[in-house]
Amino acid sequence: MTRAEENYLKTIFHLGGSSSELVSTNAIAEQMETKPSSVTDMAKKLAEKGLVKYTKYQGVSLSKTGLKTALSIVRKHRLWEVFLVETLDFSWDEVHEVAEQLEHIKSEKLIDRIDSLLGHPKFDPHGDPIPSKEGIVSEREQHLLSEMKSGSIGVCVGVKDTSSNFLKFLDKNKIALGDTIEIVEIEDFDQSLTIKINGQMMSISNQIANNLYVKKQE
Amino acid sequence: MTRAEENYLKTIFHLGGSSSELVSTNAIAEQMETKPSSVTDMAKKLAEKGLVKYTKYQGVSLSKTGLKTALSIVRKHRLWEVFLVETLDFSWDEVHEVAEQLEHIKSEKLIDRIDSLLGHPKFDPHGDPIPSKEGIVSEREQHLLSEMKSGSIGVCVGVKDTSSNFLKFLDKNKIALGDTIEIVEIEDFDQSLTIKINGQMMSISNQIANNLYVKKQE
DNA sequence: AAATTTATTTAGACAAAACGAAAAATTAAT
DNA sequence: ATTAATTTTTCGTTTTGTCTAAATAAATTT
Repeated sequence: MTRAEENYLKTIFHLGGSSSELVSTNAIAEQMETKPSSVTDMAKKLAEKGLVKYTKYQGVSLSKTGLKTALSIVRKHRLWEVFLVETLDFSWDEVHEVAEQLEHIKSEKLIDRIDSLLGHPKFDPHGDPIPSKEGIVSEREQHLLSEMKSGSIGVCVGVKDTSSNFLKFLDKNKIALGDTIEIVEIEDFDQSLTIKINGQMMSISNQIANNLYVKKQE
Repeated sequence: MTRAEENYLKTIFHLGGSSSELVSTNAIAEQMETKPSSVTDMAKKLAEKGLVKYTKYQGVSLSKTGLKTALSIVRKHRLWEVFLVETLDFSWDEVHEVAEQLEHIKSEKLIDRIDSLLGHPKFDPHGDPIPSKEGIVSEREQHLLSEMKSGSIGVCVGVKDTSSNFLKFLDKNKIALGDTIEIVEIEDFDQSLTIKINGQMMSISNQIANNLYVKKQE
């Protein structure tokens, strides 16, 4: 399994080709910042190897083995992210790029040991679930902050937008994983929210709230 | 800098092309388990990039920048080896293969953090010195056990032969880094040694002693 | 339903890295 | 000093992954 193949499988997974859903070559190309023609080439190759189902002009979806492989890469990526944050004190916005490389290291033992060093974490620093060794992904019982009602309370467990910009914004405003957030008021006019976090009141735009995952607290 | 280029530079370094010494294409090919013709190709490419000095039919040696690059790879390799042994409980003979992959991860910050997590170690699990960030390699003040006199005492600090076989032998006989070894007697007949280690007497062949580095104790 | 736009594939080409066979240079042997 | 043996290079080819330009299919508009 080459690095390129692994990256394609991972991207197809992220674009929803987990099972029946078809992912278009264009979508893959855009996500990977490559050309559609290159994607077509790789789609054929992966189909040849039985890792994806590919129908001309329709799109691709992962096969059973393809899904298994994709999950193992996602597992590695997310475990490495936890490692970087927990053990090496990286910040949210720095981990992705490095994990992108580390996820391709080939050693069962290595990732198993990292997993136990970290105490078998279930979620990565962005709140995304870490697939188990057997390929089981725990569901996130979480909601976007923007979908919650006024007066409700939640704990920050992840982000939807993982861009460096957004993560830096959160850092700057001292919003971190595990923080408790109470929605004090929702402005009718622009859906901006007044929230109470770390004992402090602040106002955030709906756009921000729409990218923050919280776990409902009762 | 591609993975292949990095591997060539590392190999040239290990074969002694640190400065003036010339390394033959054949030697490189043998070490890397590839063909001499491939080495010639790469030698040209590296020379083109100013990383080695290459004279046809003579051999290659590292340039100043080539040496710097090689040292940074060796540094990463050896730091990762320490990490695997110290933090993840790998054994001597398992680390090389994985470190071979990890050494190519591109992130200054990552290797710096690993370095401080480990407390800036000076030697890897095989006793080989870890080059500093600035490319300075500490000398090993160590001797082969086979070169020491009867009655002398030393601390085991490394191995010459790093083959899996040898390292497994050491494990099995409970000889580990940091153990104190006293030479009780050297047999005239076959130069085999009787040593005292961990309070226990044992006999080892000269071949074994010739692959064990110790640091003289007084 | 025909025309146009958009998406996708085909085909040919390229760069990186490697290999084998044959040529050229170097070294060793007689 | 030739010849023989060895080492090293050259050259043509392969594989992997990518690209561009052109062709084809699908989706949208009119």
